[in-house]
Amino acid sequence: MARKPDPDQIKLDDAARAGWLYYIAGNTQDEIARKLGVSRQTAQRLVSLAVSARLIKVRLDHPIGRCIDLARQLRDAYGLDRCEVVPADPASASETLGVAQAAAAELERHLVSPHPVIIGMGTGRMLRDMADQVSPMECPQHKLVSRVGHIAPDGSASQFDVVSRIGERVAAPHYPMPLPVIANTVHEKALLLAQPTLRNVIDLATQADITFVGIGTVDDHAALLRDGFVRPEEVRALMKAGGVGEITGWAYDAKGQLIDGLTNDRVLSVPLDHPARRPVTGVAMALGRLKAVKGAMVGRLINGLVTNERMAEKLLEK
Amino acid sequence: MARKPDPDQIKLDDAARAGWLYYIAGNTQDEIARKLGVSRQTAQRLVSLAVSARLIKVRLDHPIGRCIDLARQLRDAYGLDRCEVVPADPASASETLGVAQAAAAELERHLVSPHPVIIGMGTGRMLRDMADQVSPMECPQHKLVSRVGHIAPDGSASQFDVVSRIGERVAAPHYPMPLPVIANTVHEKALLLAQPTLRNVIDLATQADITFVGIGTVDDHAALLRDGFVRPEEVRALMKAGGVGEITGWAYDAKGQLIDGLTNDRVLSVPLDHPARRPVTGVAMALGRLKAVKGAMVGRLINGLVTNERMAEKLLEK
DNA sequence: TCGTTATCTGGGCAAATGCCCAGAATGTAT
DNA sequence: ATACATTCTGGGCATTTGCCCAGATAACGA
Repeated sequence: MARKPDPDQIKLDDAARAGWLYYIAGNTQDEIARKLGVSRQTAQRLVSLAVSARLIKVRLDHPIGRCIDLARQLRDAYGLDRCEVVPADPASASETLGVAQAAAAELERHLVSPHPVIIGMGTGRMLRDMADQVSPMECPQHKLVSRVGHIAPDGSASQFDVVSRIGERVAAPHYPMPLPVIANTVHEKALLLAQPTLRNVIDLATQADITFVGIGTVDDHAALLRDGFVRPEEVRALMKAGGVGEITGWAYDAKGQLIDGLTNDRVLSVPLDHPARRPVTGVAMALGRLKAVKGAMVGRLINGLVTNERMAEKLLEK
Repeated sequence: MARKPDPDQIKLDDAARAGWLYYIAGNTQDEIARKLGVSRQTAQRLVSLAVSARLIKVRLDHPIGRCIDLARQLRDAYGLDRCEVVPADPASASETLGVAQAAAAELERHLVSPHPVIIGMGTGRMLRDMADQVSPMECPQHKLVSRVGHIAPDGSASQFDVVSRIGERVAAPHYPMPLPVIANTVHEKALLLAQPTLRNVIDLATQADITFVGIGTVDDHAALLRDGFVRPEEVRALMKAGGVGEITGWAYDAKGQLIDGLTNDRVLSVPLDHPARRPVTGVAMALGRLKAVKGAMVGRLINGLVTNERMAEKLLEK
């Protein structure tokens, strides 16, 4: 029962204490330094550590009229079941700011339920940032399951194993998919999917009570391209076939119809339900994804959306 | 459907937006001023309004080792079912700082449940500050019921109508108790309690799934004295009879046994269950309440406690 | 034991913040 | 229309913060 005085733990403890004194008790960093018996510089580092280690959570607890309004309009215009719009920072270059937090809050609403829930997950930068915003908690009653592989083309585990990130944070059983996103050949796809251990993961994913997915583009900046899952000529072929977006690797056109053939023949992710009959929430805010998001909603590949004001306005134009 | 542009609402909207840009997007106040098209001073006022209007919620999401430890020790030492300890700011004069927030968070954990819950409430400054920390939400499924009256001796509604404060904030049905805390005579008590409409409130209170109460002292600084419910000589009589604390007006001694007679004959609050068989959480941090808190735990008038480090240490001494 | 590395201290400084003021602009009551 | 109150502006200033530095100190590995 004797506990090791883990130096990292102690430091985080101090950071938490400093953060508490700063943000809750309203102390100045000078006062904190005195109370904790350290220099002001150390105190300032502790406070900023508390923020960067996400010990301190700041959230906005007020419905901004314009955002509520845009969300309602989006729901009506696209027949969404769920929609949340957060403010936009016109100057920020971030592609996830605010939306990742809102999606995390939405996820937490499910996690706090005592009733067991199966939560499906896509991948990508947005969902990874969302994962980092989820509060640590204890929810062994839920299951987190990935719809998509997280193995990079070189065989390494990619940094986008969202399900494991969240699963470890909230102490929930999680089912990652140890595959690449797209197989090299149709034959390889058949081989990989024949693994018996995958059966359970795929079954769980199709039974998910709620699923969160990122929404990718099909263009020169496609995440699939950047991460090396497809070659530039494959992206061009997809674009020629009308592709405007992808969800967990599945490419679709402006009407939200899946592209026939091409890379879709080799995608290893759990097939998309179209139209989605269970709740599937898309999370996206970068303007470059406009057509991709629109297509996903029109084809009802998603029936929920978390985005920001700017994207919401664009989605409602004309 | 045309909405009035309520100026207050617009201002809060702007405050929320400014708060978002400041705390979430990390803008400086200069940038916010430019983006919102106002002066920097106005921006700074909006940001501080967002804080003071509690639009911005900051919470610490990290278990500080020492606090966890103290909570565990308190649970063991006093046989508590629930205990939470928050950090203390040695310099702060506030009598609710931190503990009110923690109690609000605890309350919110019950409020987010989709399953209907009956929540009992005491009164006092601590619970009022706790009420102000509760996030606005929609929970019509729950019921909030007061165990104690909120009518001041002069007949005015006191500022401590905690149940209505929370009930309006979270859109839940609430049942305040339109009585003083203590009647002037035994006869008046019988008359007041005969009101048929009180029956339902009292029944609900005794059925509460969870109850939050403040813990008052019986001394020269007693809240009951300050608020004019008892006279100084009555307090002295209670002290002579061994009184160390009071919960919803019921005075008890160091062993947690209710005082016989005296003001307890005229208290209008719902009688305390002793030992408490349903969850009753006491909320207190001021060191002057040490004996009162100890008595409440020893006599098991409460079986849960929210307090801070300093009080926790005192409670564990010898 | 002696370097090497990481961390803390204390000084210092530019930027950001909180808050004061007087005056302008706006809305309100007479 | 005039006086009054409220709010915003823009200037200004003391405090606080974020971050740089060089030197001191502690921790670690050879």
